Amino acid sequence: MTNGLTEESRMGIEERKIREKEERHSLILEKAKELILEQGVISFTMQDIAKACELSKATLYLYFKNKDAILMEILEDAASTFVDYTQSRIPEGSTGLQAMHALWTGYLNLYGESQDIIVLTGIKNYIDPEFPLGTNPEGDRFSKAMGKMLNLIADLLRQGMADGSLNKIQEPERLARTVIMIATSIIDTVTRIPRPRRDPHQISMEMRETFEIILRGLAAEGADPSLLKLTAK
Amino acid sequence: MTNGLTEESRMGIEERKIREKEERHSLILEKAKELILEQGVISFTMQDIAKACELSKATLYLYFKNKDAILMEILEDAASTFVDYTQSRIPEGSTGLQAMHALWTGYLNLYGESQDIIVLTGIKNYIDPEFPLGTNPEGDRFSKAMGKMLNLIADLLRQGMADGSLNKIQEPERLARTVIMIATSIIDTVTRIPRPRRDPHQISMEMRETFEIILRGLAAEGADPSLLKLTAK
Amino acid sequence: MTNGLTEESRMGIEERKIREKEERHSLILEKAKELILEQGVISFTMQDIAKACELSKATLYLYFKNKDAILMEILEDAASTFVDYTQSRIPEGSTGLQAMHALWTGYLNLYGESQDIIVLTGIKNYIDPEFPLGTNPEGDRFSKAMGKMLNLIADLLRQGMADGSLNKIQEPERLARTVIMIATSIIDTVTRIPRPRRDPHQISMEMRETFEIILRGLAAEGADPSLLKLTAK
Amino acid sequence: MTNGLTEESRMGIEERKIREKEERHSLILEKAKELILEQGVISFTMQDIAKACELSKATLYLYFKNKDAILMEILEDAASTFVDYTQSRIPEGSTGLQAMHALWTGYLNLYGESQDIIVLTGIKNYIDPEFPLGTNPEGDRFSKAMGKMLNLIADLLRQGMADGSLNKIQEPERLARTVIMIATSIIDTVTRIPRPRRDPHQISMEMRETFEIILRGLAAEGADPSLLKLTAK
DNA sequence: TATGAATGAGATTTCATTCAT
DNA sequence: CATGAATGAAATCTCATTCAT
Repeated sequence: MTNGLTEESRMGIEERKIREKEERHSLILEKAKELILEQGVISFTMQDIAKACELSKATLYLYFKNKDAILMEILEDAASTFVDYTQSRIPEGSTGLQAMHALWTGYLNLYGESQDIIVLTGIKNYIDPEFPLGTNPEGDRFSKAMGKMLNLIADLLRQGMADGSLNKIQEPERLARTVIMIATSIIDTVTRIPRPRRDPHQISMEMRETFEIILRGLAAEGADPSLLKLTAK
Repeated sequence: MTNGLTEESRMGIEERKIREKEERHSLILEKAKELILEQGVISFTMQDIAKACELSKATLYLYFKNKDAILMEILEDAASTFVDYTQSRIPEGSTGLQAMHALWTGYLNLYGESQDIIVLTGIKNYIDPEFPLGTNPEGDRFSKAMGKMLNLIADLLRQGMADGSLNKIQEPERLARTVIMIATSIIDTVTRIPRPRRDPHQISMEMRETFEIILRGLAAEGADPSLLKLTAK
Repeated sequence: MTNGLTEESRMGIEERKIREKEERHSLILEKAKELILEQGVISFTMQDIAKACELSKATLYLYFKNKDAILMEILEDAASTFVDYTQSRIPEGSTGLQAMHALWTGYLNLYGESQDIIVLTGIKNYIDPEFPLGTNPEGDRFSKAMGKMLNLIADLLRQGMADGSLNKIQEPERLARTVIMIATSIIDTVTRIPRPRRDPHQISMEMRETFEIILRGLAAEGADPSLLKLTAK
Repeated sequence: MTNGLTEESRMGIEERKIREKEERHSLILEKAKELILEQGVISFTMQDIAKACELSKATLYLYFKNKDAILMEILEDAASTFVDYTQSRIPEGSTGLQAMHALWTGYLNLYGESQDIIVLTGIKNYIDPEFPLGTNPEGDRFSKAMGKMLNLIADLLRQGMADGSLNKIQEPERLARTVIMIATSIIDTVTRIPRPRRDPHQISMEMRETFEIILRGLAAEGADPSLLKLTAK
């Protein structure tokens, strides 16, 4: 007890330290996300983020190995959010097409609630530009993050092909990659428009349209037309 | 005849000079394309290209006003090639869907012949990251290059909606933007894979799949199934 | 006291850091001035100054936004020094001519003490080549520095015209510009002589002569002859 | 007679060649002057002048050793023109002050006729920045050109000191340097204002004012007041 | 003679990252 | 734990001058 503190108060301090550490960690991620949303991933610098957090650049390196590590974690978060959000909104016993419909509806709603989701793609392209075609040799964590998304979609496709609501044009795994690629294309473009010029309404429409094309492109003949239309919330 | 050369040989020299100049010009574009294909647009520098051409950096500036001018010209070339190639392959009296089918077939063939076409999108994103959603204020030449593509597709869509072969889901102009965006998404991803790890066969398949989804997404009900399938040359 | 330092010693560190920062700042300005004095403003580069300070080029940008900011600060310092020095040496209740006499005497003394003053003009010409004839549209800070000088002289002239000690040949404001222009001409020339060949004695004489011509050129008829002669300290 | 031309026609050709060579030479100087007047001496490049002459940069090097040689020759011309013009306008049997008055009147008129004269100083400062204080070791030709000017003024001063019309404040040679320095200061400033923003009327006034200050600064007591006033043509 | 082409040498500026305190 | 300070490496672009033809 060199410092004259009781066991208990040391625990308290310990805890506070851990909590503060986590808070800083979150703060950095939060501000980074904001910045990326504002200026795009390319022109986002360590300097910017340090200033936004009121920390020094060097401090950032205490919490994250390097710039990529920050991006990676944002990506993981966003992907998780998306997957969780979506999965929870797919009704029990859905057909593949119904699930697919729910997926895109979820996406649109998520975007409506917070545009955070869109940083996802910008970052993905920055970190692992080859996804989903190539495989990033050192991208373990990356694959893990995006892998959940890939699996989710592949599962829906597999289900749909099994229950006849989706076209059997391809192996589900391969098709899932294509679908992700298409879906992210719009977001990719959106991410590159500086926030001030971004028009949420136009973007919503553009997204809906893109997703509808995907739906119709995947659905089997004679699908329920209402499942080929998307409407936000 | 002050220099002791015959008229004819002077002509020859003149011609050779012009030819050499054009060759250098092409050389630069060629090497630039290669570099972009190899390493992607972002990490492509004037230094790199100078070394690749065995020229000094300063010399590049004799042939092109600045870095953007090089990219712009590659973009223009690629876009023109694509539009010309495609347009010439659309049979007289096609329905919109048939034309659309020809369009994507053309794309696939073009890619089969030379992968150059794929640098197009990477560059597009670099030069005007907001296209086709936003509008580049100073992008005259850019708009000219991509505008041809936009018009081509909008025309096909308009035609298809008129003749009943395509779904009337949107105004043709807006839809054309969405279509370009989706179509370029695959190429965008491809551009980012370093050449050594690029698998042309896989890419071909991925492209075909994407384009088929678009076709099915746009086609009216009851379309000729053979028009919803793509096969490379 | 997490780091085992006493309050006092931490204060010391803090202070030292601030002091060191200021020292670097001054070092850069100092070396920049030396370089300008040695080689003139035109052929003075960030590279040179970095080497002289034994710092990297990048470090310079920590202390100054850009090259112009360095020059601007040197200019401001020199102008302020001059104005302050001079103003404090104008006796209470002087006539305009007496004040004018004090002004030039001040200038000569200042030059005797340190030749720094002479960089002033070289820089002025570099930053706002049109001063004092034109008006630099974006030269806010610049105008501030030189504006004090302009005002000082205009005031003296106005006073002298009012009390009859100076000739009423022009509006004071316009005349002040002319006077500054003439006065700086000598310094301008001096700045361009490489230090090794500069002869301070000759320069002093040349300056005195120039200023005497100005004095006689401005003084009203029948002025006290002793006020038309200048002698360095 | 290898080329089958008569002696006479060869002479003609020879002459024409010499004439053409001289014409090119003049053309270059002429265009260079124009450019300097337009953009100032600092931002005037070999490229600019080549384009203006419709010649290649390399050709310029056939007529002039390097950039400085061009400037040098322009300077010589301008100085000669000034000296000749002025000298011819000094009436026989003038006092030093009268001659001095004629000198500045000449200057003003010359400026009125053609603003060419003002390039003189800009160039002087560029080529031999130390003139008239130092002495450019390699500036033989330069000194020759400006030397005529220096002598002219020194002669006037000597004369004036002898006939009592000018103040004996200094040795004429030294004073001549000072006078030139002052006189050129205004031109120096003028040269730096880009032509479009140059106001000839304001400049004329500024010049007159400067020259009047010099006149009054040099004139002996009790001089004829009309000789202390300048009026353009 | 004339020139198109080439270039070396530099200039300014930015940014991710490291390190001593 | 936090940070101020420093920096290497790069990127884009300019210009006087040379050289082969």
